[in-house]
Amino acid sequence: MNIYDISEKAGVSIATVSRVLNNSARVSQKTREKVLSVMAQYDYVPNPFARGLGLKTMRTIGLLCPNASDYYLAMALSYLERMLRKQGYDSMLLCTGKALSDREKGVEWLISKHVDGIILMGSTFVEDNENGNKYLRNAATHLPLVLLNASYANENIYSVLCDDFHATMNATQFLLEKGRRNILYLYHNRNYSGLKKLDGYKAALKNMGVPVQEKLIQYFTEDKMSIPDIRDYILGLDRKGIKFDAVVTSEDVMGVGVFKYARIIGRNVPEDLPIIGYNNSSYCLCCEPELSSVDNKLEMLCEQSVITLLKVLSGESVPQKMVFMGELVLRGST
Amino acid sequence: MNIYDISEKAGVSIATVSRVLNNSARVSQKTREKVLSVMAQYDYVPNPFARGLGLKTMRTIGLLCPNASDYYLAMALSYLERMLRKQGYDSMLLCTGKALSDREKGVEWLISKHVDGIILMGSTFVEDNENGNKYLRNAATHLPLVLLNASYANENIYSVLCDDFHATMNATQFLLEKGRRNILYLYHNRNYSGLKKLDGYKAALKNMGVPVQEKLIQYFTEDKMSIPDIRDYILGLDRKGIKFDAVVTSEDVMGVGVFKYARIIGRNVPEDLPIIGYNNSSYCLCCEPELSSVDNKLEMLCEQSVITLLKVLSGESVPQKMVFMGELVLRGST
DNA sequence: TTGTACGCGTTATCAC
DNA sequence: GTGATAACGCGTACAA
Repeated sequence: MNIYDISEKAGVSIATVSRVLNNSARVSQKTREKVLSVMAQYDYVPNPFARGLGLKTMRTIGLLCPNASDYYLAMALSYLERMLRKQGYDSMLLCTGKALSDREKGVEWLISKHVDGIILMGSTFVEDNENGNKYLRNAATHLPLVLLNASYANENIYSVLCDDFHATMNATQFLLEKGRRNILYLYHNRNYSGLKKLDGYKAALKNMGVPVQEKLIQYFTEDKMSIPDIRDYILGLDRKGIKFDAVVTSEDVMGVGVFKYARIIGRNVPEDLPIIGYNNSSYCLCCEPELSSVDNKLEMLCEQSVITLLKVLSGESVPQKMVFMGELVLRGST
Repeated sequence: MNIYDISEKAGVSIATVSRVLNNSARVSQKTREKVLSVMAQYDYVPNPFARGLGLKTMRTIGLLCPNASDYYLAMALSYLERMLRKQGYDSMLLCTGKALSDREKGVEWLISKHVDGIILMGSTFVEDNENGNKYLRNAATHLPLVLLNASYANENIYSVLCDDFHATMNATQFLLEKGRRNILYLYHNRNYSGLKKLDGYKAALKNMGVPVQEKLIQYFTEDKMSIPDIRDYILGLDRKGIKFDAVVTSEDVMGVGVFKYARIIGRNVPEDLPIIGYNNSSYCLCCEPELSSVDNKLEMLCEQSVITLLKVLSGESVPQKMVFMGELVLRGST
C-alpha cells in the first residue's frame, strides 16, 4: 500500500493524500474524511524511507553511550529514549567504548546515518586536550550535539550538566566538618567531569586550611571497575601504609569497594571510616549501612538534554550551557 | 555530494560508482581506484534514506526493552547493540513499559519504521493467555521476531532462552540438600519465565518429598522493585508469623532486600538464612557476604539472538528455539 | 567492463 | 481545493 494506491481508492490525487497525511494546507472536510477512511481501511502507513528521502530527516536522534551496562548510563538511556519518543523521535543507540578512536567512529557513523542530532552521554566524550576534541567540533558542523554531563564550548554544541565541582566540594567539606583530616579521594576518570570533581575535593581542603596530600588522591586506572578489584586496590594502599580516615569516591560502585575493604580490615563504617559515593544509584541501597552519595539529578539532566536538542532542531535559541546543582544525600555511611 | 557528483568527478557513470560502493560486480582495478580516490577526496557517504528506499531496508534492528534501567536488561542492551553493529546493523531502541498496550504500540511502531527484525528483551513480552499474544503473531507476519529469554512457538518467531525451570530447581535443591525445609520463594513476574522458575522451585520440593507450602510462595506485586520495599515486604511476612529457613528469589535485587531484612531481624546469612538470587548481576558482589545466584548466560543468549535473527534475515534456516543451561554460582550467602 | 533509464514513495511547487 | 509533475539519491535490469 503506497500513496498511489490510496489516492486511487479515494478517487483523488496523491497530492491530496499527502496533504491529508501532513494535515497541512486546506483540504475540504469531505475529501479529508474520504481519504482518512480509505487509509484506515487499508492500514496505510507512509513509508519512512521515502519520507526521509524527501525531508532529509527520519526524526531520529543518536544516543552515544560509552557503556550501556553502566548503571548510571542505563538509567539515562531509559529516560532519554522515553522523552524522545514522546516527542515523536526515534533513538538510534550506539555503544562506543571509551577509546577515543571508537568514539570518533561512533560519531561519524551516526553522522553518516543522517540522524538529526546526537546526545553524547557522560563526560567520557570530552578530552582534556583540544586536539582530542577535534571530532566534536567537526561533528558540530554537521548536526547539533548535546553533551549530557560534560561541557565543551563550541558553536552547535550544547552542554547540560551537574556542577560536579561544588557537589564534590560539599561532600568533602561535610567530612572535614566531622573532623576528618585524611580524606582519601578515589576516582576513575580524568575526563572533564572527573577533573572537576577532583578540583572540588581539593577546594574543600583548601577552604578549611587542610593541606592536600597527593598520596590520598588515588586514580583507579583499570578500565573496567569491578568491586573486588577496587577492594584489592584499597587493601594495597593500606598495605603501603597510606592512612586515611574517610573516603570520597567519584562513583558509587567504588564506594561499595571501600565497604568491602573496610570489612576485611575490620574498620567500621561510618565510625572508623565514613564513605561518600557519587550518582546516588541503587548501589547505595545495597550496602550496609547504606551509602551516602551525591544525587546529580540525572532525570532532570536528561529532560533538559532532550528539550534543548529539539529546540535547536526547530530553530529556537537555547542556552549553550545549563548547570544544575548536585545534592548530598546522607545515609548510614556517614 | 551524491552519487552523480562522484560519477562526474571520476568520469564514470553512477552505475559504476554504485558497483564500487557495493563492491559487487567486476569493475576494472583502475576504474575502482579512480572512483575510490574521488570518494575519499570528497568524504562521500551514500545517503542512507535513498538506499533504504531502494533496498527496502536500512539494516536496522528494533530492540524492544521493557525498562533499560533494569540492570539485567541494560547489560543485554549493551551486548546486543555491540554485536549488531559489528554485523553492520543499527539498533533502534524502544523502551516500552510492562503494560500490554504499550508493548503492542511499541511493536507496531517498530513495524511502521520498517526495521528488519525485532529482538524482544525479557520474558515480559509473552503473556500466559493466547489472546494477549495476538500482537506477536500479527507482528511475525511482517518481520522476524526473536524472544530473548522467553518462548513462544509460532512461525517467524524465534526463542533464545535459559532453562529457568531447571536452574531454579537446582538452586532450590541445593538448599534442600543442606537440610532446609521451609524455603521461601520470592518472585516478581508471572510471565513465562517467572512461572517456569516457580515450577522449578516446586519440582525440587516434590523431588525431595517436601510438601509445598503456599504461604512460602510469595508474589511481590509492586511494579517497581526497590530494595527497601522488598525488605519491608519480608518483614511483613515475618510479622505475620510465616517461618522460613532459606530464601530463593527470582531476581538478585530481591535477594538484596532479603539481606536487609535479615540484618534488621538479626538473622545471620548464611547460617540462619541462606539466600540464592537469580541473574548473577553485580548486585551479588555488593552484599556481605556475597550473594549466590544463578548465572543465566546472558552474553551467550544475546549472541545467539543476534546470530539467529541475522541468519533468518539472510534466508538461512535456524532452530525455532534454543535453550541454554543456567549455572548455580555459589558465594558466601549459602 | 561500462552506461542508460527507470523505479522506489514521499513532499513540494507549481498551475488550474 | 485540487491535480500534475519534478525533485530526492540510490540500486539495478538491460543495453551496449
